[in-house]
Amino acid sequence: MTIYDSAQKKKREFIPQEEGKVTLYVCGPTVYDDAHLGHAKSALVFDLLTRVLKANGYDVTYARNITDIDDKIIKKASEQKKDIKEITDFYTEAFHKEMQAIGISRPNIEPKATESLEAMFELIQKLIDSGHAYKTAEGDVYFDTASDSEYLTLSHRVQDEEQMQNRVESSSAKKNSADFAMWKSVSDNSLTYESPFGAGRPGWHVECSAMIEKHLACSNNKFAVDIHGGGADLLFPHHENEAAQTRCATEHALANYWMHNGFVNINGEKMSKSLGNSFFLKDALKVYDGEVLRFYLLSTHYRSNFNFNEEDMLASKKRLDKIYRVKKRLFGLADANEKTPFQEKLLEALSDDMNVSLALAQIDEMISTANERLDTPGKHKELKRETMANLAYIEKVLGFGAKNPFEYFQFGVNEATKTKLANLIASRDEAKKAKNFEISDKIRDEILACGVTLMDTPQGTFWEKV
RNA sequence: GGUGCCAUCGCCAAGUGGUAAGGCCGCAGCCUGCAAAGCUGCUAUCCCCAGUUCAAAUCUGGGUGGCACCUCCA
Repeated sequence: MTIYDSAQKKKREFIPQEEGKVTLYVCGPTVYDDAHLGHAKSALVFDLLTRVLKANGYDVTYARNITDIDDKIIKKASEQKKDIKEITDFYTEAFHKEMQAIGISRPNIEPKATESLEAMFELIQKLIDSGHAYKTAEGDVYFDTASDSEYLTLSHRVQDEEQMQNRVESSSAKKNSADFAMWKSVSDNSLTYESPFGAGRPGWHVECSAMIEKHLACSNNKFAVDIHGGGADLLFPHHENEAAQTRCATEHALANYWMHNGFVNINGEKMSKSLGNSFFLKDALKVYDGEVLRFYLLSTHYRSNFNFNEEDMLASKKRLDKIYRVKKRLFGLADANEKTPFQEKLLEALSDDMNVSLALAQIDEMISTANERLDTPGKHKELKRETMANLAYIEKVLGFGAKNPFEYFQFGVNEATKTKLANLIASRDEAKKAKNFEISDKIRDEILACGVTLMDTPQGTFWEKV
């Protein structure tokens, strides 16, 4: 397997520290608002990664944190006059529900900041003791970036002297403008946590380092985790700071491989909280099938930027449709589980830094070949079994095609309409039998006007929502 | 301003030295009562210029045009 390592800026052969075992940590959401397409993309990328790792025989331990201590949460809680926990519980649950809707399974570990405070204290204390952090008169604890000779080696940044000067003046408590808070003292009466450094709240970066130590790190290893992932924007400063904290506080570096997924733009514009143009997952799920969203968001290489637009989404739907139509064709056959050359090729593509595009091209080819052969007379017992096995494999590794194919094509159609359709189709069948094609075609046109296509097959007439 | 990424058919998108995958759209055909679905066939020399090489979309240099990070953000 190869993985593009953003720290070394090249593709590297993936070799875990412990044979057959992989530890993966991904930065998760801050639960103060609904998840948008960007959260979905990131979660999707690392969901795929765990699937590919598992398909390669690795035992994967995957942790994704939930940040439930944050100024924005506190702000929202006070705005809505609600309890902090009420807010964080609500958005955590929504996050889980929406992720599930796009076929993402839960990580093995989902640590919360509120449950990891002790680990943070420990890490901060170690850094203070070793001279890598200092406490200010106001009671804040800062990481001393100057004490870390490897600082900025992850993001390959250069310290900007002028900018540094400017900031030092504006924030005199810091020794160095690049220094970042690990513990912020809070004097007002908003939410605070008691700590050995006084009452306050933890800095954002310390959370991940602490959780990784607590849940994943093994002190004998050179790296705390094999792979650390997150959105491209997290490389700096978030991951740079995490890496600095961990290497200075412990005997190991934070991660052997760093993975960063590209951004989701909406119609060419960056989606951001400040621009207020976020496309929320919950809204997308009202209009599109979760699996179509999954397919679409995954159809572009994870490191590229992704430009969301409806037209491309439709093209993705049509591609997914093809998988489901084969499934429909083979509906009712027994599940099969056998190794095929197709599966090897598929896994090979995905194992090359998750080359999804190549994998999808192989799927299209497999489907096309299967359809072609199924169109010829014969029982095709072996072909059918093999195709069933391939479909099951696609479902396992990519998470496409998990639904009942008939239900898939009925997305968004309510029961009343389904009954109506059944009646219309029945009367059309009668007209067809009587060779009264004028009437039967008229009924079909009416149905089509409602966005439903009919398909006459030897097994009867089926319908699909367009 | 600093740092970095990208530029392949109308659209989406692989390929990173050996002579351009795949999908959508379009056109033609097979199938069909007609359709839909499925199948078959057709459609690019890779932003521009220069260089390296027997050979470049792929490497180097220079342009042009996008984008990201440097501030909370997946």
